[in-house]
Amino acid sequence: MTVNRAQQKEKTRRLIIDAAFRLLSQERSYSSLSLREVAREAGIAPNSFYRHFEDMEELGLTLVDEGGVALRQLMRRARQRIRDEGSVISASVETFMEFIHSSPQVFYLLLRERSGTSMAFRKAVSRELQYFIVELADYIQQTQGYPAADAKIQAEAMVILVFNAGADALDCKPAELKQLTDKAITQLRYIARGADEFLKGRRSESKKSASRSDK
Amino acid sequence: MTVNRAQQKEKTRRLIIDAAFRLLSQERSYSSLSLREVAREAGIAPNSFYRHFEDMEELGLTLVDEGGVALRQLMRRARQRIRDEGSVISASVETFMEFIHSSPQVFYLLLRERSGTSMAFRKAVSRELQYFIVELADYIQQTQGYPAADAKIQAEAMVILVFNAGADALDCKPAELKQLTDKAITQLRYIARGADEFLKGRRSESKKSASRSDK
DNA sequence: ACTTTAAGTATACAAGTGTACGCTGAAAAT
DNA sequence: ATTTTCAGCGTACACTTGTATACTTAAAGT
Repeated sequence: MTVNRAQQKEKTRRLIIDAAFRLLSQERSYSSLSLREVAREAGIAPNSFYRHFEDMEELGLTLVDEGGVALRQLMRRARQRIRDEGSVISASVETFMEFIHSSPQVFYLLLRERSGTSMAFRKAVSRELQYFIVELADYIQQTQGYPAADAKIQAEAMVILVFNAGADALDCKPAELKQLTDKAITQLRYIARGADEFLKGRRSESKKSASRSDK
Repeated sequence: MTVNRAQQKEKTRRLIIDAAFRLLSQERSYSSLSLREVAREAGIAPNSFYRHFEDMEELGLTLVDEGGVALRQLMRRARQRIRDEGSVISASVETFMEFIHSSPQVFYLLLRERSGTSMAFRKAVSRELQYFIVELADYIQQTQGYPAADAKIQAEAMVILVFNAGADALDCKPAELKQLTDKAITQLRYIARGADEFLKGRRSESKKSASRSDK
């Protein structure tokens, strides 16, 4: 049986991508990986790498894109959970914590490259996080009726805090995980409540609006 | 004139430390520096490095400690400014933004090693940030009268947001800096207000307490 | 005055890196 | 049936890295 050439190429490309993800860990950042190391892990010759990516940066940006896909799947799961539980905040935080433990490599990548040395990487990660922020901002805007700008500022703060709680979660013992989750939930509730107090004056004439931000 | 041997050694040690800081930039993280590179920048032979530090990790931890000193000086400046301006939040955020632009290298180090691959580094940075958090938590506790645990959760959220705003500030054009600062201030005000709303119920019997968290 | 100590150096080596060059073999195009 | 294309490989080269060993030399200790 003759395999399609393009199919074979795609297969090798996957080998490289998977190898790179496999090499990421708490002790190993993407920027510390060498081309030869990735090739070795993928089971190909160093030079074969160039048939698929210009250089390590191009591979890295591809990984960030793939990470973004995983993040958006996460969002879908979180949305489902919000419908089930009713509380946006705790559902989101808990879903995110589960994600970090099920796909730590993706999180390592995003966490570190977000503040890394490559502008291209920082922008790529930032773009992926914007999906989260915009989606959350929309939700806030719809349920709370805040102006778009204010909703986004609030959403951004929330995403940053959840992200940071995730980073802490990687270092902590499983026993402390719940405590950490609760802390993040509390912090997000402060924000939700504070924003509500600040903004309810501005929409006092509008009479619809449910005034509480999280049950 | 004969110079004291210990003095000379200390001088060379400083050369190394300063060289390492000088090499840090938006494009260069500490973990990407090589021993030889630092030695070259310091103007000494590679092997001389070992007369002062066991390895690059030890030097790095020293840099974090020095960064901590800079941070605590910053806190002092912020405290002064709070007295002058009256608003804790805007004074703190603005002081921090100025710090980032006057000592970017220190900030690069703390920002990246905070989520880096070395547990020792992460702990060291975390310890330095705790000074900030504890100090801010004390202030909140004293002025607002919240329980210590709640004050700390609030302080932590605030420090994380300011830190992240700082990271964004490094990438943005000077024109957008004010906008970014204002955003962070707004986020911190949400937290302060939200925490106040959540906690004022609990201290309803106490009659002293000024209820507003920021002027 | 002599010896000891130790900061700084020069040389050297093994290991790892990115990548240029040329080849192979099989799939695709003609 | 013949030619072209191209994914993957082997070899090679110039570099950089950490660090071991052995040295110099001037300060400190005796």
